[in-house]
Amino acid sequence: MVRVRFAPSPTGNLHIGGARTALFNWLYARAKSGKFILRIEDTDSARSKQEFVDEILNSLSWLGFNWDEIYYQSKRLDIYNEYAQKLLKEGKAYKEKAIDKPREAIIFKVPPQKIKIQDLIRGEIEFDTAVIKDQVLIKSDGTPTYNFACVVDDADMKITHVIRGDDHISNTPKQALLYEALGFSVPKFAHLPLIMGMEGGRLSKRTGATAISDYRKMGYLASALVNYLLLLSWAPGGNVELIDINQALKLFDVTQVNKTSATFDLKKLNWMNNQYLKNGDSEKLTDVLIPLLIEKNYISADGFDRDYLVSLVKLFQPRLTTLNDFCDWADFFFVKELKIEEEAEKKFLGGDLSREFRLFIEKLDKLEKFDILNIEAGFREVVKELNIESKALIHPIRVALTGKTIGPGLFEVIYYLGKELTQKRLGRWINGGSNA
RNA sequence: GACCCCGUCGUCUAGCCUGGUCUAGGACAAGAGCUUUUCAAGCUCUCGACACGGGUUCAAAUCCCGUCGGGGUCACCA
Repeated sequence: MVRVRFAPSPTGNLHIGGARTALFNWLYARAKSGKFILRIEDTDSARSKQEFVDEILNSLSWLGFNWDEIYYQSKRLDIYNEYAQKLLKEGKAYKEKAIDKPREAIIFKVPPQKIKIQDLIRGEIEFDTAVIKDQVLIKSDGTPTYNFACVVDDADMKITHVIRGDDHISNTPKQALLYEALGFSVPKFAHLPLIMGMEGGRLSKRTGATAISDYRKMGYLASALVNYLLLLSWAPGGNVELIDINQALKLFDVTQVNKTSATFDLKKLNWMNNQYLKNGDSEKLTDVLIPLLIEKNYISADGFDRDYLVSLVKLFQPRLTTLNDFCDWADFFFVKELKIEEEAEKKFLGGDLSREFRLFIEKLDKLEKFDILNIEAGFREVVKELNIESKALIHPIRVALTGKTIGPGLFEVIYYLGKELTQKRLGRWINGGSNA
């Protein structure tokens, strides 16, 4: 039975790198019908915070990585101490009192030897432990160090495969020694390449957002983010870019993960998010959007027309990079006081459009049916009567109705805005006309 | 600095293990065009890489060595 684990430390948010490690672990577990275990490494009581535990769990759930078991290291202190005592008794460890510490720490005697690690991704890696100094097992405050707790837990939790970041390669020989000293069998290792920032070096806040929750807030879809993360250091082959998690489950093989570190490229994530948004189920997207719209006071929680919202979502879907774009681009459907971009107004509403707008307003009243086709037909007639180019009127109308120079097709906009609102917004620009 | 890992277009990658089908394929980005009602989307095209040097071989992106470059780790943090 395959048992893998993701072991975050709640000293910060779940970030891009951690999410990718969690993804590969989760995929491996699910693909092999194994167990995905979560282990909260909260032995550093000064830096660990409950809010981070909550944030990590929320992000993991949002991404869809459900776990089978969860453990907290802070509740397992007795176990670590027990094993430390055993090593002490066997003469494999010793106690030492640091000058500035009140109590003694338990320290592991590192035996000098050559040690070989088998890595599923990198093959064999050899180390000489002569360059490794003795390792603290239990700190003088009674809590275990990372490497010790990690080994004890991985053995105790019967972890079969340790899939983790590249930055742990140099911890591996230390841990291997501990497995040996404790008489535990050694799990298989797979060290994932790190995700780098655009400027080289580790992905950091300076390069952009690192927290998964930030991407969620910015309006990225979990499915798109997972797809993007999946393609960092792994490829399904066959020039496939868009791959859903179920297909990935069938194709993913941890031994085929690349050895080279990957750079996080927001532009490609943006492209991918647009692909998911564009092809996504409009109803589902609407449901995700509804809370955002309520928050912005665009709709009220107790009364909104969901079908109407779905239609609006469909209108914008192909042009959204993030969900939040919808709130920004579609605002004119919801606000009472239309904000008109200064530049747009200057460019398209500078002249007197009274005659044109009045004609169009009257035409809308004469339409057999107020639908997209008839609106367009009516508009074409107005343009013909006026003997002007379509775009000479389309752009001013768009700006008057939406406040923007960009947006969905004008006739759809008019249709969904409704006749009354359309006429009202156009009427504002008629001299001597109703200014309602 | 020591130890370890890695090195294909600007970025993500296919190819490498099992040399020849690679004048190196795809995607993002960038540039151009088509479409047109703006912006997206879509379609077409362009630009663009085997880090370098030595081997091995009839033949090397692929195998070997070296150099250089990038990254990681060297805590009573995890």
